[in-house]
Amino acid sequence: MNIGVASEKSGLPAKTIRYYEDIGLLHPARTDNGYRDYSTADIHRLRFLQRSRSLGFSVDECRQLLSLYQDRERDSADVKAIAKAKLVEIDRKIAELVGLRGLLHHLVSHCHGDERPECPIIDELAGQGVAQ
Amino acid sequence: MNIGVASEKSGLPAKTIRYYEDIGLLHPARTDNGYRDYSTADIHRLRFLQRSRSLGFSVDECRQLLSLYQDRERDSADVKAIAKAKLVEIDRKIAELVGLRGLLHHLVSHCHGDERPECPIIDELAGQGVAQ
DNA sequence: GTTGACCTTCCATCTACTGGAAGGTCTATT
DNA sequence: AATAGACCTTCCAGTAGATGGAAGGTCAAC
Repeated sequence: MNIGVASEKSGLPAKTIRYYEDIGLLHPARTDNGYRDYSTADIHRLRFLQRSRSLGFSVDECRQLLSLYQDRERDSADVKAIAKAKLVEIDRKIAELVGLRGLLHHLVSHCHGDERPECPIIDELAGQGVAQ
Repeated sequence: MNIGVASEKSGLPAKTIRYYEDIGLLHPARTDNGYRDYSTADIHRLRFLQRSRSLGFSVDECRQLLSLYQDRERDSADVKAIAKAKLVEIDRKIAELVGLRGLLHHLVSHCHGDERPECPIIDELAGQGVAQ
């Protein structure tokens, strides 16, 4: 399978697939003309990467998950540990964004948004604000 | 004021302050020995940058906000527009993370997390899962 | 035989810094 | 006066995770 087909089947751009090969996440065969030749197993790996990346795992975490995926002797505990750590991280990010959202919303709702220069958003950013 | 003092007063690392100068966000004076010399106005700008960055604005948005901050003729509507766009972006990010969190939580809670290889997390990543 | 789609490598670019090397300057102490 | 240590300077490289583009090779169809 050429890279174009692999791209279509995995949902990853060809550029990204080459990049993943560069950083050692897969090693497709080559045909005589030098083109990359993807096996069905390669496609599985690519789809696995696409899914785990879109779930928010870093490329390095994907590397670990991929090796667990390919390890028939794996302990599910190892996978669970990575996923739980990611969950904690996501929770932290959500909390941070919700905090930001609250402050920003407060500022936006107190700004007239007209042609006058007075602006509580600028005041806050300048350290003259009321919020927080 | 030397960069060390500016760093302390603004809450930004010296490295970051030099970087902000590199990308044209401020232009401190220099003393005879070549050291950067920060005025009180520079410190205000740095604090403004520190606050707006920590509120989630990109450096480019900070550049816009900073020029509005320094523009006594500004329309508060311009500031509000930037802040509202950021609010929409933050809402989108939160929604995405909450979705991720739900799926990941579901997977984690269905994984035994023991020494057996069976793992619904891996199954999902491989496209064999039940979730979604 | 030539067009156009596809493939190759390599190099540059993006965001927002951060780390480190090599070297100049300032202040205090001996 | 010498020296130690803290501070400052510039410059270059690296981080994550791709993405864009140039220059050129290959393949299938007409």
